[in-house]
Amino acid sequence: MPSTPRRSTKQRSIVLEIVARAKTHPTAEEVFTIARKKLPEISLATVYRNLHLLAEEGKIREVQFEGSTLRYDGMTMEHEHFCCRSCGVVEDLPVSLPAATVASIQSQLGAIIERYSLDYYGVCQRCKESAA
Amino acid sequence: MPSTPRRSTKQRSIVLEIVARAKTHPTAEEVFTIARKKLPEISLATVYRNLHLLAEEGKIREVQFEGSTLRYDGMTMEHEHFCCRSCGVVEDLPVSLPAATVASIQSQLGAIIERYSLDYYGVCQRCKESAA
DNA sequence: TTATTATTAGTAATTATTCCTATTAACTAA
DNA sequence: TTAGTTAATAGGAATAATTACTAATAATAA
Repeated sequence: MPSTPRRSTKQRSIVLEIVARAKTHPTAEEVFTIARKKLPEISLATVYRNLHLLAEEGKIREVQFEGSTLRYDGMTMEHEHFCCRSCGVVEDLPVSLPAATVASIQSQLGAIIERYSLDYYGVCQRCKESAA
Repeated sequence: MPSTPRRSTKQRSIVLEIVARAKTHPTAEEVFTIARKKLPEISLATVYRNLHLLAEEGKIREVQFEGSTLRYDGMTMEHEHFCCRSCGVVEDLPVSLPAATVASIQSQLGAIIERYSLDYYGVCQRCKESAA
């Protein structure tokens, strides 16, 4: 089955660029606000559509933290996250589970594990210190 | 700071019972539907309110899988999840990360890690076999 | 009992996201 | 280039999930 041909549009490349450059993990609404500065006529629906498409293509990642709406992450390599419940900051952790851990669960279940999401929650260093 | 006194109501105990007994990880809407069978006048807002309260008290857990709405889990001990992208089933995995893994990330960050959420995604045994 | 007020039912309002449609613009082949 | 095809867009309507509001109810304390 041939995949639908995909056109390259200003809107799509701006959405990708915003997420790729973002140090935070922006929501669709935040991407939209930034995008409007570069392309004032871009519509919210277009931002949503392109975020989904780009995620499907693996060029960005969707991340869902507890108590939050869907966010987007420009870091595509495997990694984990830490979320501070006090200030809300999200930090990328450039680590991943040992392959053996994943393989062990996979064989226990008899399933195929394609990916996983690991998020740590707590209080970041900055908030910890300012509370002391 | 004294916590608000909490009354015990039929509604609250039914919501807790439903989540605790559920083998699936029901959404608020699903809990509501089941609750109506036992208490036909219970309202959806009451279900939502009590799910939050019970989660806050640690009697149930909120879980959020990708592409899904918020769900509730009656298993309160530490555990992980596997979600099948084909049939949607969610399996509880009675395992947890080694304390050393968590401690290492905690010290790398200088943060306090209070909890984490680890969800595996893939294809369950049943779906894998029926596809073969 | 009676008084107090946490909790509720029912519904309105809000938030996040998706759907719809006429129009625009990216690509293709002549 | 230019014309034809159709993917993609803007803008707004519609939907889904959740929260807010309020008068009435019922759990607890005195």
